[in-house]
Amino acid sequence: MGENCLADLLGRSVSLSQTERDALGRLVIGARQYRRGAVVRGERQPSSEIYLVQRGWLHCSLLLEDGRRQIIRLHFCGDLLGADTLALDEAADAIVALTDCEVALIDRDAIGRLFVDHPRLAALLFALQQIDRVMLMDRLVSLGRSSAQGRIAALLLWIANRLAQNDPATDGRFALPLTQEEIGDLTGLTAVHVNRTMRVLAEQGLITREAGKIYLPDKPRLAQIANFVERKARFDLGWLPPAR
Amino acid sequence: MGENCLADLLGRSVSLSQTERDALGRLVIGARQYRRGAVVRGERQPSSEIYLVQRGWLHCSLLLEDGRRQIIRLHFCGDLLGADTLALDEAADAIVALTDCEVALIDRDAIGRLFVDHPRLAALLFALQQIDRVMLMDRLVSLGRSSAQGRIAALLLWIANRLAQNDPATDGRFALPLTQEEIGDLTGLTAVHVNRTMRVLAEQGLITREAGKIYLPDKPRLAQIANFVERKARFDLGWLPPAR
DNA sequence: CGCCCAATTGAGCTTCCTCAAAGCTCGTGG
DNA sequence: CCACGAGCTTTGAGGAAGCTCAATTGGGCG
Repeated sequence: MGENCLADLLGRSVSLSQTERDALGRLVIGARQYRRGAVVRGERQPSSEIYLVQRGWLHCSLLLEDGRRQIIRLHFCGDLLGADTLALDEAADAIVALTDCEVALIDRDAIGRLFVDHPRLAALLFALQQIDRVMLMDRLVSLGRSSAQGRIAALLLWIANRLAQNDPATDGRFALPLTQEEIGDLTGLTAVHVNRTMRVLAEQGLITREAGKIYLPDKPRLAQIANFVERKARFDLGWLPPAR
Repeated sequence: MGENCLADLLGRSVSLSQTERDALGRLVIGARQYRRGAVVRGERQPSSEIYLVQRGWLHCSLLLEDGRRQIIRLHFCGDLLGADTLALDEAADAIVALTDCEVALIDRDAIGRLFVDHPRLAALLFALQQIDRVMLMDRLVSLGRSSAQGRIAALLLWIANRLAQNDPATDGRFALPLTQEEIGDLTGLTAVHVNRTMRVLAEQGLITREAGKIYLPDKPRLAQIANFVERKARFDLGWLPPAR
């Protein structure tokens, strides 16, 4: 992510005019650094900003009364998050730093002005939200209909794809800065069962764990276990209004 | 839903100018009727329209290779659905009629024009998408962290709330036009286990089933089992641009 | 009346959870 | 440099929740 991170993000989908790039640059009103474990925005907390990940991993999650937790999703570099407070007066989920990270801040009122000044960019944001929604749907299916092996396989495949997308140069091995507890909170399992399940996956040659790095030697078979649907990012944005 | 159904929907959140109401009326390019079981839009099918439910119940769902199914969510009167094809060239999920129903059709290109002509309405649509996303998140938590009893309790509470919202005059009893198979597909359970679980809920006095109607006599206790978080629709729309 | 689909019930089994106890790793302070 | 924690991982044993397969019942409709 360069200087104008939001323009870099939207520029992946459509080519932007200089006017548009400048407008996106003005949306960002600052940046913050967080340490692993820091709470960027708490559940039920009001907030007038949304966030764009610049570096590191974060998650958003909900706590249950009994202290258990469900992690809704992971966020990597380039993800826009926290938009629920555009509609609600309190955040629905907590946003937490999984690794040391940096997020850019985007002012809510500036988003409103973007809708007036740059309808095409607003429409593009709308479209990106749809992609995000589809990902949530896929996760819902995973939790509802897959076994422990399937859920973990889906999670690892999804992470591997996202990392490869952000950095196509990697060899497929990636560090996984998640505890088994956190993997359990992502997949709706207990940490103990995550441990056993990952051992089984490793014994079957579906994943390898060396030097703290994960590798997926047989993605097709993993994808089958995971009921994984690769969503090609084949955008269909013909309906977007013209640029300004 | 009256003549200008989209205006009725958005008018719940903000007060609309006549110009805006007219613009929303022009978005709707027709309506269609479906019989129970009819497929409004198939999975992986391209589509250039989105839908607004006028009457009846629908669901959107994904099929797995082995024939199992996960129903992502239910849609009632006033719900806007199918917006994933604003970003993708193929629908992610199928939209199926659960009862005889009627849906209004909204043209995709018209949505694009709305972003240019009525930025406030576009922003409002964006905000409503966030509400929708939060509901998906709550469902994700339910599937990930609740027992069978909890998942079914959450589903019933959510349905009861939605129906009461659409028609505040009811006495709390409602017809549930879902088979136990469908409830299973919603909650990630088998039909057999749905049956047993609902019997237990009935034995505990948490639900009653008479004359085909469901009633929830003890919502607080049900909500506790369900880990149910009532999301007050307390909108915070101060960031919206001015009306036109 | 017969048929079809949904609901119900039983029996046995698999998956995942709970509780508990070791091991491992890495940073910190003596 | 080493001992000590703290947090994470790993393993075991037993139990609970939910699944599968199969059979039966019930209700609506031609």
